[in-house]
Amino acid sequence: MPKETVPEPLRPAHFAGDPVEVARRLLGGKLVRVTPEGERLSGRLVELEAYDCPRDPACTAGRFHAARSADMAVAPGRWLFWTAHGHPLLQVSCREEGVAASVLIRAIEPLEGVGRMLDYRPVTRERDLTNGPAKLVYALGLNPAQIAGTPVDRPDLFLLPPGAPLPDAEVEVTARIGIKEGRNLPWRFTVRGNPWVSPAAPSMELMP
DNA sequence: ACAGTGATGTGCT
DNA sequence: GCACATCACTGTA
Repeated sequence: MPKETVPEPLRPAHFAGDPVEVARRLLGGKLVRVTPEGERLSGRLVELEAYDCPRDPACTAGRFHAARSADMAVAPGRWLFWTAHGHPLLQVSCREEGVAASVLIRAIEPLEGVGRMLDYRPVTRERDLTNGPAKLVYALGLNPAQIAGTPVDRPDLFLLPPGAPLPDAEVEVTARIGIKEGRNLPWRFTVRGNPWVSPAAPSMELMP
């Protein structure tokens, strides 16, 4: 019997390229968080978006958010938190140092430690636990101040690639959510038909 | 100093 | 489906 291969946590170098391609490859993978008590919380990556500031009208960091742009322009493969409406959104920096680009984790399907997640973020309907970019940050109990800027292969917070690349048929490619500019860019990747993707999807279709 | 905007979440009708 | 809380940041003064 061949030993079952346990996927290795993704290293920072994995994120050195185009965030659109990185997001596509990452879909179907896993986000894992280990609490200080040693409990493992995890979820399947079912909704990701790419932000590529130099050529991206939706990326405000590239246009005027100088400070935030600098935050995002760190070396590849670092955890980042974009702030929107007062909420922290989890991202991974992409491309080389000096260029602001990232992958945004918008939703996960809870796998391990659901009870603990409900402690961190009580909800009436379990469906609402992690189906939004800030929701999953709260549900995993992440502390942005402690994590921002650190490499993605932390012992207590890391990413696993999908066992096998997700076939195109299972991937839905649409416009990104919650933006006005750049609606024509197909940079949002979701697992087709997965019930855990964010409900706040005004248009599932590309707007010209 | 102040009004407006946005990569959101929550609660209520 | 709709209003509102919320806050970093921008444009204007």
